[in-house]
Amino acid sequence: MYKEQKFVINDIKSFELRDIFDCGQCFRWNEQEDGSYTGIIKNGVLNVKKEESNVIFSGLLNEDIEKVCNEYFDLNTDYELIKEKLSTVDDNLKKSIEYGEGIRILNQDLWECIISFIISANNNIPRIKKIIDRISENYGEGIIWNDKKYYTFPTEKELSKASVEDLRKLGLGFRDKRVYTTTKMILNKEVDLNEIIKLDNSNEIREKLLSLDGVGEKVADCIMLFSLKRFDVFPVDVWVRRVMNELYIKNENEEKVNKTEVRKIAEEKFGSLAGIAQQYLFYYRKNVS
DNA sequence: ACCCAGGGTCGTC
DNA sequence: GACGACCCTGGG
Repeated sequence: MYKEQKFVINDIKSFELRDIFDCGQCFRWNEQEDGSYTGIIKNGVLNVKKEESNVIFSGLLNEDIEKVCNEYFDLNTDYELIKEKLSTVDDNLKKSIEYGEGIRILNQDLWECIISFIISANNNIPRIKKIIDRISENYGEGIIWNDKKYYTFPTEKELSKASVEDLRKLGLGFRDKRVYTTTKMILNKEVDLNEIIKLDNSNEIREKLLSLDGVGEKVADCIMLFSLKRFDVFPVDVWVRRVMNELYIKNENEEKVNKTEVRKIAEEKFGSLAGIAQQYLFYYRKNVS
């Protein structure tokens, strides 16, 4: 089952812990006293530490750590090349990239990503993290590693044991029904996640995701970007709309800025890398300006 | 005490 | 296609 494992990469580029884990794409990674980050992923508990230009992965995992990390951290994608291409778009993006130069788009578990981003609706990141932790503590599986107890994110079967009222007690608010319904839809394969993963056509995937309760345009885009490697999709939330308006649209009334217009500009400027550009812009705008 | 906003979506008109 | 409602929490 779970095995204690370790994996080291020397001289890594485009890999900064804070940029990766605090840029808003994931909710289950926490910084430790020594500056490393520990997270719970589908395959177990993982700690990532950076020493100079070397990265040390260690953890208690149910699959080969090298395989897991290669996939989860998107290690086969050349981010140096991506940054080079995007930096030529304009100085705005170039500045954002310099700030978040160590960002990588994680390849997260589809099921967990769907539920996490349903919870993200009209919510803030600290609260989203707390809710997901409580869901895991109550319905996930406990794993002990280095004398600490961690909880995996529950499977659809495990989470289906929660009633709407149970979810409300965990602080989900009005999202309780959405999580409940979507869990049932996925469990009974009304929407089959294994089928979605195999699909080639992004529009077909989007259509299926949108049929889930609580999944609208923005959440569907996040799911496609953060767990299905669709780097061309451009999720537009309040922060992205804000930064895109400030940089390109310059409408006095930010709230009047049309999301369709934002997406169109993103597609024109950033093309097939729009999703990654979005992450640099989001991270920079939220933390700096 | 009160108001506002937060990685939006849904139902209704 | 626009509009308000929606749980909850932290910060002004």
